[in-house]
Amino acid sequence: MSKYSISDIAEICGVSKSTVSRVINNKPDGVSEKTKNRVLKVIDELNYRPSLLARSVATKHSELIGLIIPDISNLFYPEIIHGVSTYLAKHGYSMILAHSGYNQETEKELLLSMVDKRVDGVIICSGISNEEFLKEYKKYEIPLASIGRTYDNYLSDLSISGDNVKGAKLATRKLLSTGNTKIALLSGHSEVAGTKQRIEGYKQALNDAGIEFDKNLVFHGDYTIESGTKMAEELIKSKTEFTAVFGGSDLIAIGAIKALNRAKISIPDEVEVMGFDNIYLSEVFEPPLSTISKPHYDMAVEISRKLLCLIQGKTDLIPHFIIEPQLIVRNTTK
Amino acid sequence: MSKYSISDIAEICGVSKSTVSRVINNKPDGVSEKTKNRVLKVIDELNYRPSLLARSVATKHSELIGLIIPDISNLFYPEIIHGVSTYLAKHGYSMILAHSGYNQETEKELLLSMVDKRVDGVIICSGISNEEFLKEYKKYEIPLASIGRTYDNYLSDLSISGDNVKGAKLATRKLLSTGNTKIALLSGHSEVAGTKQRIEGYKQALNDAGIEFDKNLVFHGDYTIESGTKMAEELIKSKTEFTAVFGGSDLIAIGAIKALNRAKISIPDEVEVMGFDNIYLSEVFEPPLSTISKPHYDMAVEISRKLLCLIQGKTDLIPHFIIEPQLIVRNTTK
DNA sequence: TTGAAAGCGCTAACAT
DNA sequence: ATGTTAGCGCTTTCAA
Repeated sequence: MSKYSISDIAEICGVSKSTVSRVINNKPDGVSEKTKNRVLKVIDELNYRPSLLARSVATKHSELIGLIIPDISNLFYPEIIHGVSTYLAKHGYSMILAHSGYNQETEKELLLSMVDKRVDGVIICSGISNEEFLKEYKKYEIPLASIGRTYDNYLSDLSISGDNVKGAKLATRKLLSTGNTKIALLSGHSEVAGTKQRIEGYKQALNDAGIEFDKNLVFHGDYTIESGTKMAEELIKSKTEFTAVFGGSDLIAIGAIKALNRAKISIPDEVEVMGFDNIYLSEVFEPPLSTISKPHYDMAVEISRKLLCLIQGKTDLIPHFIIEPQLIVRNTTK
Repeated sequence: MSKYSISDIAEICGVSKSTVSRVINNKPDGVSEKTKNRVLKVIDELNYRPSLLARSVATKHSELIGLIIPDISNLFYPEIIHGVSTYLAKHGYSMILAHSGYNQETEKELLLSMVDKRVDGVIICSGISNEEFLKEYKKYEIPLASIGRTYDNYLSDLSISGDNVKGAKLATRKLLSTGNTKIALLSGHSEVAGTKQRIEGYKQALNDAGIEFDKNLVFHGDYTIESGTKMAEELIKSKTEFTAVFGGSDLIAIGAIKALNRAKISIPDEVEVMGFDNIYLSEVFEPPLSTISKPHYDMAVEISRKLLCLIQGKTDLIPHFIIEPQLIVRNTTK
């Protein structure tokens, strides 16, 4: 801990705490140049650093923002973290990062721990949230923003997300357009809202094309490479006919590619593969993955911007924003 | 903010603040069951949450740990974050995450901002630190741990890192063992200490094998895929003969693979490729990359554990720890 | 078992 | 331009 307090500095300089407070906060009404310099000099010599904790209890704001993510090993999230952290740092805020592990109970506790820490706002990436609890959470009056999921009843004050239904439709349609009728769907975490929406989009596209939905082509796992591989292996083993694979996320699609490679099934000639998310890895992977794009980094920056606006009292923001998904054709589709 | 303070709760319950404080802190000396239950009930009904900020200024510890990383888009760091965050959460601490962007000045400011926030300790991943400043930093008396770099003069209280020289030697020797004599080195961020050590290991291995060091085989960039691609392209364009590529990191090696692929150079038949770090991506990439392993996640957990021990007053720790590097042979070497 | 009082390090309203 | 005072929400020592 810093060895000196504002009182120490005041005493040593022979001024009052208020004066010291004024100089460390660069108050406009001001202090005479002379005393200011004297105080500054002592501060510098003693390496005094004002306690932001103490300041926060006095001012009732902490310049702290909580970010809650499910699991950083989903490469989707580092991009979010990067965006949030970069924007916040630029504006004098710090970020407390925590992992919910896709666990509703953990998420609840984290949300509460954020109020204990008196953060000025929280950003949550989830889709698994307990809506009941989110409703309760409002009484703590701490601005809540969410990425990746627009809560149906606007349980968060702010949100930004991709249109999952539309995105999945786009992906499926692309696959249909090159003649595929047997499109396997390798799906993620079924509790997550976005997952259901993607399944819905897939179904709609099939329906629009007059193709019957086939249960045997749908597999459920989670949003990891390993799970993608496992689901694809099951698919292959099941002997169900298929000519395309739509992964619920890029990670799943990449896992599937690994399984297809091992089974000597060539991509995209024998089987086309489509991802979802357009994470950085999808671009650098070999072969580069066709996918549906949502600009995560930009979404993270944008939601951070709005959150700070909200905290600073702006109320004329568009609170809920849905990003138009975009088809990215790379090498795993024809 | 929480609408109620400890005084409010005390007043409503008709007890003193001390009593409320005792129950929220579960003090052993205790409060009678009856009053305890009464207080608990009011707390619950009013959704009172004690302010950790206020508590921290009173107790002089914050249960906050700062983690400073250069750049999260180096996939090395999410693994570190995961390890640190997981361990800390399990032990009641929270993590403030910040990015230095490989910038010495930024790092300095972040370090100071951590003392302003009165964190109980900081973990820094860098190698670019200003040693002069690190020395000064000691006077703030906040425990400092570093990952990935053992500061020469023990400028941090705790450290854990891989042996870069030995690791690079191991990698180079493996490449030499299959008859390669023209081994290109694609190196990262030259300001980073680990970079120099890896170059040193490479040189030593060549020297041990009686092979002359060839400047034309060494390229300098940074620790990204893009940089790896660029360096490999330059290498290819330079017409310098080579039969193996040693990347200063997995990301660089992967970038190089992309360039080699494009140039229709087959791996590992025509050119062998070796990475460094063994990040998760190196395992899932196609082809899976041969590399040198350092167990990041475990290192992160271990340093977190030691840091909390140190904070809690244990002094009999082994402060500086070097992890033995391990050769991982996958598909990019013979 | 409980309370009173002082203190943690800061800000802010009001005086001067 | 500067100081006085009270207050932020908590803990902790001491006394009852």
